[in-house]
Amino acid sequence: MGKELAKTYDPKGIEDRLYKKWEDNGYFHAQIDRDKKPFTIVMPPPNITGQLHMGHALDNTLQDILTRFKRMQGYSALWLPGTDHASIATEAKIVENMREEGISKEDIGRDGFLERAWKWKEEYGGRIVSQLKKMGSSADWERERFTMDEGCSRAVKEVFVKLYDKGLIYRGKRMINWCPKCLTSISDAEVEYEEQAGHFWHLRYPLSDGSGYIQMATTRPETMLGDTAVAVNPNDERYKDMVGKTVILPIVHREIPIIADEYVEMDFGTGVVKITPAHDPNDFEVGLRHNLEIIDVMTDDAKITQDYPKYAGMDRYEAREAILEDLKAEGALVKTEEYSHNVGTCYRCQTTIEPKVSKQWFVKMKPLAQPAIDAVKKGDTKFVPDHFNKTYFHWLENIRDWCISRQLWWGHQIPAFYCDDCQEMAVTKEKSAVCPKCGKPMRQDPDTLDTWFSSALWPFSTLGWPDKTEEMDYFYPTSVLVTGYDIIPFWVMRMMFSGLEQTGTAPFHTVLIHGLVRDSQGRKMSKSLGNGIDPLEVIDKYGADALRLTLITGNAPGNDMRFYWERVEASRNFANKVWNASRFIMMNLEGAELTKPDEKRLAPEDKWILSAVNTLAKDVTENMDKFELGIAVQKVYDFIWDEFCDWYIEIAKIRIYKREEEQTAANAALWTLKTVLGQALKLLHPFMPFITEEIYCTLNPQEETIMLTEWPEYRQEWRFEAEEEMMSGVKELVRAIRNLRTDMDVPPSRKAKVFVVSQDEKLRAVFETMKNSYRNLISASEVSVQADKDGIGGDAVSVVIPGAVVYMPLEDLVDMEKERERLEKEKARLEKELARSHGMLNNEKFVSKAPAAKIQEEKEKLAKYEQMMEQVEARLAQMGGACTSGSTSEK
RNA sequence: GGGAUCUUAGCUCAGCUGGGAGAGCAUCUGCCUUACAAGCAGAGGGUCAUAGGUUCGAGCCCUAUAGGUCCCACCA
Repeated sequence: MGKELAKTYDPKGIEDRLYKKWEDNGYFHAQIDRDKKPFTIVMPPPNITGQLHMGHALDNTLQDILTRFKRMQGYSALWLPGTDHASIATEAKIVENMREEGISKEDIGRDGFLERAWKWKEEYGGRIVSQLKKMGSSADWERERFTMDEGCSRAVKEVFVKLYDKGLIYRGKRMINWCPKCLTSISDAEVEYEEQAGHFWHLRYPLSDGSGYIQMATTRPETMLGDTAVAVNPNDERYKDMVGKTVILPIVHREIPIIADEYVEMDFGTGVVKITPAHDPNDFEVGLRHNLEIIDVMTDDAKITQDYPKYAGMDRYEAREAILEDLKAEGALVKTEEYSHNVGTCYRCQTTIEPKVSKQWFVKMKPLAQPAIDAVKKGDTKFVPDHFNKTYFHWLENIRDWCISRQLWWGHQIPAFYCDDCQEMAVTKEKSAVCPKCGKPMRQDPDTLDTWFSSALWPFSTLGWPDKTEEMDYFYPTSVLVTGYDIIPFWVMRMMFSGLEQTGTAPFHTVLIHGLVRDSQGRKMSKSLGNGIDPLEVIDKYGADALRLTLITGNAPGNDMRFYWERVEASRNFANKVWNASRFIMMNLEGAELTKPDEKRLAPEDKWILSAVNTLAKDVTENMDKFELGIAVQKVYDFIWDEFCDWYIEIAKIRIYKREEEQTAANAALWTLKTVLGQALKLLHPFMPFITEEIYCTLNPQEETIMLTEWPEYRQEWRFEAEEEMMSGVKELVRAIRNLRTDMDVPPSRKAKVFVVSQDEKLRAVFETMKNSYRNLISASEVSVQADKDGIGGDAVSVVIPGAVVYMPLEDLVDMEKERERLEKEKARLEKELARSHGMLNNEKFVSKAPAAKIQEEKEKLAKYEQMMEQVEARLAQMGGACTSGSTSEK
């Protein structure tokens, strides 16, 4: 064995080197192989403007684990990566860069702008990818895609035209959410509501006929410039007579009607609402019903238009103050109240959204939503955990048409063309169009599509759709989609209906939902709070494996988690444990010529650990299949640390240290160590790919990589139930003696002879066979297994285990009073157990209704406790004699 | 207003189909035992939010209540 492992595990250097090896050797590349079953995950494409954050880290770790697991299981496992063009974010970034240079979008025009954008993409778009690689992501980078690459763009056009032809995409003047900073429309899903402190201004508008006033309240007085009505509830007795009259709008002095509409709540405020169809979605609806004029008083950047010279150019909040002043002057402002209400903001820049009536493109959602609902109801696609299907249903059942046009340049330009001459419109996949009516060249719609429009096609556009590719045929539909619950409405839902509509098949079998990674106080990590933890920093300090383990342990699907550095440390400690255990094994393997031992040569403990790792493989696989990755990795962790390191290695040392004298025995131990370690490493590999690779390849220099080895499966030949039982007896014995030593303050340095006394012949055989194995664990100079108490001095301390009593004579000790206390305590414990057991078995109903196996189990426990009780009592009686006779130790 | 989810050891969280409460960290006590002090061996610590119910049996199922978190809707 040429290479030696360092004393403590240091991920630095190892990780990058191994990643390069994997990538260079093409291990991540998934081939179409008809002899294998496909397993497909499409990576949620991170924004090209993005930096790796904990959300990505978690998301990608989950996907990598599943991919590596399935790859080892023999699937052709494709993890298809890519990036998203992120129209708003990227465009904002580039505009900002240009501003620093003193140029604007308009200065360089659309083509010039796009040129810059592509250049920016080439330069920085790969950053997030290299960061994902630091995590150990085994994605098939040879198939990496970009939402604006040629193929994806073709898919976008194809879908747009198809939906348009089916009447599922239309253009219309609707009320949309407008971001005055990004200067674009955004979809409903992209609006975030937040509670804001504001005011409630009570206004009164004078009736035209001079018969008085009508009073109402508003949170947005500046919109009054665009009021075209005042509304009351038709059933409101208070205002019945006023309906049909008109009022004079203050400041503007326009005459507007008082109308009746069900929308108005009688109980709220004065029961009167000013109606501004151009600046409020509800008012817009009212306006439609009553045929009201729509008066837009604001420019695209939310300033008052030139139509109101006094306020023209004022920002909406500035105008608010000015208008309030003027209302006050006219006596129209009655009072001002504090009021807090929900305000819609842009998810991108947090600017308050301005509802705006605008001509945009929409996707008609109702007909598309239904199949998406059905697919989940039928079980074609399953959410894990399944309660998220409720979120999904709720969104789809209440869905409104999707506004897909954006007033941006970076993105997929809408494939619609207009004839400026005859107003004809054409929707086509072609690059340009001539007017079908008058033959003149047409002008393409300047708007681009919502980024999510292309993301919605990701599961199939990345596989070559709309062409009938082999990839589509083999890898689609995909197996699992992994994403956070916050993305369900943006993405999951849209991929579902797009996949169903375009391919006729739901795009994935399972949607695995995870939660958010929060800070140690449970807050969302965010730039503004500055509480974000950079995964790259964690990797730098503790390694990618430690980070991955931290993100997976103790987390159930769909649940949020908190990030603690202490947890990363614990993960790092585990990595170190694995490292050192392996180091120990390899040190001892050095120069040893291992041969596979005959089963007869295996010690009981060898069989036990083989059986344990065998069971582990089964448990881990089962939990992986259920997406319980947290449980799966916990089992591997416990096995390696508790069973393998703390028990098996310790026991195996005895034979290893005597290798010179007993080569066959040592060989069995070493072979088992190596074999079990190999199995454990494989089971751990999906979770901690780097350290497992490094060790595995050092352990097996003839093997190229662990990642393409076979996933451990349960095998009958490693099922050793008898040895498992033997070991559980030995463990009880060892623990009992250790406890005894601690209780009696006997230091491990002090060796003593230990007598195991049992009337049970079988049990004696077990303790006899294994006595050399456990002798060291109890610091015994010698172990004598016998049927009676021959040769044990009167002043031995003792402990009762199921089926046996263990004595440890300590000549100069002994505080017999302390020994009595211990035994009394043990007696009390057993009494409680017996009471419980009797209680259950004496319960008529339990005996008659509980399953037979359960009853049997309880009976066996009772027998065990009764037997132990007998021993304790006997021992106490005997001690009583010893004590009164004063035969304790003499100095 | 509607919905989802949570409430388990000092802290952070597991606990899968109901059958004697677990982990990590923290605390305490021993140990530098030739892989590991990033370690080893032990210990303490929980009326599983509350109140009912179903059941032979409930942390787990049902109902109600309280508190927290999140999503949606939004009365201007």
